[in-house]
Amino acid sequence: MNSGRTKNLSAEERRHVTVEAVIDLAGRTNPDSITTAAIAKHMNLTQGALFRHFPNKEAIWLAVMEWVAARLMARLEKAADGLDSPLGTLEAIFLAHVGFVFDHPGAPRMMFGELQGARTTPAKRLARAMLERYTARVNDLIDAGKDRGELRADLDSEAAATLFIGTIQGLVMQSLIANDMALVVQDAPRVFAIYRRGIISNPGQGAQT
Amino acid sequence: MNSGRTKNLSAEERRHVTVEAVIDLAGRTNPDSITTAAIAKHMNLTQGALFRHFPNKEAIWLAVMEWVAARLMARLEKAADGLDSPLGTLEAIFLAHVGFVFDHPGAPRMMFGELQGARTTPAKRLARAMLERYTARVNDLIDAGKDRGELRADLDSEAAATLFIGTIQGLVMQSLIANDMALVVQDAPRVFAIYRRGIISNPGQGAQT
DNA sequence: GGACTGATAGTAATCGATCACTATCTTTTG
DNA sequence: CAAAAGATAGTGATCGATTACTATCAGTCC
Repeated sequence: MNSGRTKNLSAEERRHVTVEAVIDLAGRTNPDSITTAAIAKHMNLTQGALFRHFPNKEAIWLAVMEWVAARLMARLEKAADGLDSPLGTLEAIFLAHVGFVFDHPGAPRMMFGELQGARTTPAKRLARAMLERYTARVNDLIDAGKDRGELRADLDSEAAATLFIGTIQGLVMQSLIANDMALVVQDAPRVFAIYRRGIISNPGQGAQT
Repeated sequence: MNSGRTKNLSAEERRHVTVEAVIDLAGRTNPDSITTAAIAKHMNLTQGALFRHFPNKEAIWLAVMEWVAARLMARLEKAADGLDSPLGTLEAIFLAHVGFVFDHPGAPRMMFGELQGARTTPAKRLARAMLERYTARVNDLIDAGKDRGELRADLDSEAAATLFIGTIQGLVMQSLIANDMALVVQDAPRVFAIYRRGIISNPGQGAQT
C-alpha cells in the first residue's frame, strides 16, 4: 500500500473537492499566491491532473466564486426567512454574513483579492454582480424600515446601505489583518448596535432580540 | 534622440522616485502583480538598475510603506490640529483619511494587499504598527468625547473605535471595487453623519458642517 | 580620474499549461 | 457472470514564459 494513493473520483466530485481545497487554502494564505501546484498538493493530486477538469486556472477561480456566492446568498436568505421587521432582518443578515465569514475565512480573502485586481476576469464579474444584488437587497430593507417607522424618515438610504456593507467589509478586513476570525464574531453585535442607533427613528426604544 | 535617456539621479532621489512609481502603479493594478520590471519601466529605467538602490524587492516595499505611514499620519495630525471638540476631531480625521486615500489610491491597495498576506514581512510589521497607533488615537478621542458629554456615556468605546476604522476601510474597499475613488469622497460625509448619530449623546442637536 | 549610476545580458527558480502514458472504473459481450 | 474492450481519471515529465536577482561593461558627474 502506497502512502495514500488517491482513488479515482468522478469529474464532478473532483471539481467540488478542488473548490473546497482552494477555499481552505485561501483561508491561510494570500489567494494570489495559490498556485495550481499548491491546490493539487493540498488535495493529494498531481498538478497536471487539475487541467483535466478545468480548462485553465481562471475557470477554477470562477467555480470557487460561484460556490461562495451561492452559499453566502443561501445563508443570508435563510437567516432572513420568516422575519417580519426590516430592522430585525437587517441585523439577522448582518450576523449571518459574519457567521459565514467565520466559517469560511478564505471566502472574503478571495473576494477582496479578486475584486481588487484591475483586469476584469469572469470571476470578478460574478463577484461584482453578487455585490450589486446584495446592495439592492439592503436598500429595499432600509426603505421598508422607513415605511414601517422603524428607521428615521430623513435617513439617507444610500449612505445607510453603503455603511451597512462597508461595516461588514471593515470588520472582516480587521479580522483578516489580526489573523483572528473569532474577532469579527465577537465584535459584530456590539458594532451593529452602534449602527442601529445611527439609523433608527427613536433611540431608546428599539430594544433588540 | 533616444526615447528618453534618463539623467543620472542621486541615490536618494532615485529611491524617492521609485517609491512614487510604486504607489502610482498600485493605484491601477494589484500590488502583488507589480514586478520590478514594471516599476523600472514606469520610471524609465532598466530593471537591473533598481537593485543598485535597494538590496531586494522587499526593501522597496518597506520604503513604500514608510512613505505611506509618514504621509498619512502627518495629514491626519494636521487635520486634527487646533480642534477642540473630540467629536469634531474624529470627523476631521475621518475626512482627512478619506482625502488621503483619494489622492493616493495605491496606498490602501498596498496596505490591504500587504496585510492580507500570511507571511510576516517587515512591511507588514510596519503597517500593523501604524494601525495600532491609529486605533489607540481613535480610542483616546472617543474617551475624551465621553468625558465632554459629546458622546454617550454608555457607548461601547472599543466597538466604536472598531467601527470608525472599519467604516473607512469598508468605504475604501467599495471604491476600490467600483474603481472610482471619487465615490469615497462623495459618500464619506453622509456615511459619517450616520456614524455620528450612533455615538453622540443627544441626537438632534449636534448638527454641523 | 574615480566613484557612482545605468544598460546589457544572463542566471536559477517558479509559474500555468501540455502531453504521452498508465491506472482505474464502467460497459459490453460470449 | 466473468473477461475483454472502451472510457475516464491520474501520473510524471516537460515546455515556454515570467519572476527576482546578478555579473559585466559603459556612460555620467563632481
